[in-house]
Amino acid sequence: MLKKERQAYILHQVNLHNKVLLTDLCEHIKVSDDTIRRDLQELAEEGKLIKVHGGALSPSFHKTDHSSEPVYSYTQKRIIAQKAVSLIKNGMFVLSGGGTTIIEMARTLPPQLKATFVSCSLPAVQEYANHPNSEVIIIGDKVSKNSKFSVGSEAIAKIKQIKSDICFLGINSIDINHGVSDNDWDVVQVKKAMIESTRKLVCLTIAEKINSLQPIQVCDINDIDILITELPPDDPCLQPYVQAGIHVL
Amino acid sequence: MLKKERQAYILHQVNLHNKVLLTDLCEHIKVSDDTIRRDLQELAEEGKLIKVHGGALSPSFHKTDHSSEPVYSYTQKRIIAQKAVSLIKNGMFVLSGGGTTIIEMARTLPPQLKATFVSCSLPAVQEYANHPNSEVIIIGDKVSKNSKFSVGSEAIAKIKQIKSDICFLGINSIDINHGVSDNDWDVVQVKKAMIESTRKLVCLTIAEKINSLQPIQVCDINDIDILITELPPDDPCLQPYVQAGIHVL
DNA sequence: TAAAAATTTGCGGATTTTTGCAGGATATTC
DNA sequence: GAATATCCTGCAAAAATCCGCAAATTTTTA
Repeated sequence: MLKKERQAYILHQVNLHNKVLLTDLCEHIKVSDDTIRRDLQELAEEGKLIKVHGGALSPSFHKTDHSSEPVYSYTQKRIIAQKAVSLIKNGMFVLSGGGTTIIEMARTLPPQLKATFVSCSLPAVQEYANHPNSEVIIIGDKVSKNSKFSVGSEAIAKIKQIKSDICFLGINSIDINHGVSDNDWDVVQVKKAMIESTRKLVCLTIAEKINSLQPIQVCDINDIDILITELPPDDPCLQPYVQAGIHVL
Repeated sequence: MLKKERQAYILHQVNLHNKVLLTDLCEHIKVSDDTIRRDLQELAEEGKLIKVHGGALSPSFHKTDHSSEPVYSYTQKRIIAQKAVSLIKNGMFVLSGGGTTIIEMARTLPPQLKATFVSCSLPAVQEYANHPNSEVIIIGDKVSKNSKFSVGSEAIAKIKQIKSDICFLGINSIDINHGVSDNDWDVVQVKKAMIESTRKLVCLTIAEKINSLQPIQVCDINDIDILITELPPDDPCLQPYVQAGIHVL
C-alpha cells in the first residue's frame, strides 16, 4: 500500500468515525505503529486531523459539543462492528441487512478485503460501495420509506436464488424463548428469505435489546449461528444463549 | 512498445485500479524503471494522474470529500428542477436516472404529489424515498462504485418489463449531430433500456454541456421529446434543437 | 540513401524517502 | 506508585528517486 493511499484511508476513517485509534489502524493496514504515528503526525501538521494520545480526532469534532452523538450507542456499535468484521474473509459472498450497526461494520472493513456484499438496504449499499476492493450488489424492489430498504416479492425471489457464505443481520429484539423479532412486516419477510439463503447466520445487537420482544418473529433462536454484542462472551446475561448452542462473540 | 502506447496502457491501468505501482509496471511492460518514471512524470504534468512515491494514483483520488462540497452550478440546476417537476402529474409512472440535477428535482417535488418513481440510482432513490406520498422502486444489480448506480443485465431486463409515462435523464453531453453521449459504458446500457421503456423522454442539462461530445452515444436527437435547461426556450443556442422538433422548456 | 540531429532509453552511482526496530522518556490507568 | 501503553529519538536497511552520460532508436535533412 502506498503512503499517500494509506494517508487517504486514514483521513477517510477519521472523517467517518470522528476518531481513530492508532492500534486499530495498525491492525487494519498491517504496518508498524511507528509508520501510522508518522502518518498521523504529517496529517496533523497539514491540519487534516488532530493528533491525540493513542490516535487522532476529526478537526470538526473538536469544535462541536459532545452532547449530540451522531449515532445512538455509537461506542458499543463500533465494538460489535469490529468483532463482526473478523468473520469476513477474502472471496466470501456476504448477505447483509441494514441499520446503523451494519453500516458501522461496512465502515470498519479492512481496505484490502475482496468480498461480495449483497443487501436490500440503500444506506448499507452506499457504504459498501465506498470500499475500494469489494463488489456490491443491491436487491431491487419497492422501497420501504422509513427503513430505506427494498421489500416485496421480487426482492424475496432474488434472494432465494442466492446461497451466501454468511449473513449479517442487525436485530431489534431477541429473546431466549421467542427468538428474534421485529415490527415491520415487509422487512421481516425479506430477512426471513435472507436467513434461508445463507450457510451461516450472524446476529448483531447492542446488549440493551437482549430479552426484548416485538410483534413479528423473524427467526428462532436455533437458526442463529453466531451472536455478537458489545459485551464479552462470558457476561452473565449472554449465558442462556451460550447454553442454547449459539456461538457468542 | 511505443512510448505513446505505453503511456496509454499506464493511464488505462490507473483509471481501472485507481493506483499503479512503479515496480508492477516495469514487470509488465518490460522496460527499465527510469523509463516508467519518466512516463509517469509526463502524465502527471498533463494532469492525467498524480505521481506519488512508489507509483501513481488516479486524479479522482485527490479530490476531497464530496459530501460537504456544494453542488456544481446549483442555481441553474434548481431552475431546471422546477421546470421538470411541472411535467409530473398525479398517478404517473416515472423512470428516472441519477446525477445532481435529478436529485434536485426529487427535492423539488410538491409534497401532495402521488406518483411512482423507478430508478437505478441509489442517491436518487434515497431522495425520492423522503417524499411523503409517492412510491419508490429501486432496480437492483451490481453497483457501479463511482456513480452509485445499478448496472448489468438483470437491471436492464427489469427495466424492459416496464412501460413508463415519462423518463427523466440528467445528461452529460448533447450535440445536435451526435445526440446524447456519456462516458460510462455500463451506465449507458441501462439508460438506453430506460429510453426504450418510456412513452416520453425528458433530458435535463445545464447549458454548459450543450454542444459537447463524449465517447459513447446514449441516444439520437430524435429520441428526445423534451429538453430542459436553465435558459429560456428562445435562447439562440437552443434554436437548433427547437428546429429539430424537440420541445424545449 | 546515408549522414546528422533529435529523441528515447538504460545504466551506474549518489541521494532521498520510507519503514521498522531498539531504547529510553512520557503519559495513562488501576 | 507500579504496571502498562504510548510516544519520541536516532539509526540502519531497503526501496525509490534523481542525475549525468552514453548507447540505441527514430526522425530529419542533405
